[in-house]
Amino acid sequence: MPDLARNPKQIGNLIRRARKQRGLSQTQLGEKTGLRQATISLIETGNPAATLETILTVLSVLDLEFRIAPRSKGTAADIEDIF
Amino acid sequence: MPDLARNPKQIGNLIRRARKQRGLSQTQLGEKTGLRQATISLIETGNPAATLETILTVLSVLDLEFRIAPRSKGTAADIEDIF
DNA sequence: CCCTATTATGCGCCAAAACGAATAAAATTC
DNA sequence: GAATTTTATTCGTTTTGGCGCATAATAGGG
Repeated sequence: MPDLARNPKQIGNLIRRARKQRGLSQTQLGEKTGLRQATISLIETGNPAATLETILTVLSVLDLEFRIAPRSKGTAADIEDIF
Repeated sequence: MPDLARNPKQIGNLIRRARKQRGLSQTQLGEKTGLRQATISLIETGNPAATLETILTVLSVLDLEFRIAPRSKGTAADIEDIF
């Protein structure tokens, strides 16, 4: 079930959650993606100027992917996703 | 129905399609998003280093949004999406 | 508590995004 | 096929990502 990802913070939070679910540290995820631990940290804290490529790489390594869909109305479940 | 967006080219193509569906030129989309026409052009042609913020802005103006989902197996429908 | 693993920050560097402004190239329209 | 709209590309500038490297700051575990 796809999670809403409307802004960099939401994306960062989802990535962080997925990383932890997989039992990875930022350093380990960095190794798998070829990115610095510092870069992972920036992404997870919601850096809005992160590069598309970088985000896609991280998602890929976490076995996730983006989907593009018509903007949905804010459901209760969506609101949870803010933090 | 969410479209797969695994790489910058797919994202660019989806954005282009959505823009045209709404009868907008790159210039008009640029005005609505506060981005240059040249920037829209780059995005649509799949610039991998585009900024997260920029992409999210464009999606938002087109009434679209990202979702993050577990990577799906490549279905026939997904393959269509390559172009 | 202390020690250690983890995450957040800092500095200098290089490459490139996005900007304004302009123009070239391509596609539409008449 | 000329005129016009649309899209791609260029130049110079400012800003910032991600890099290596290093170090704070903050959990967590024993």
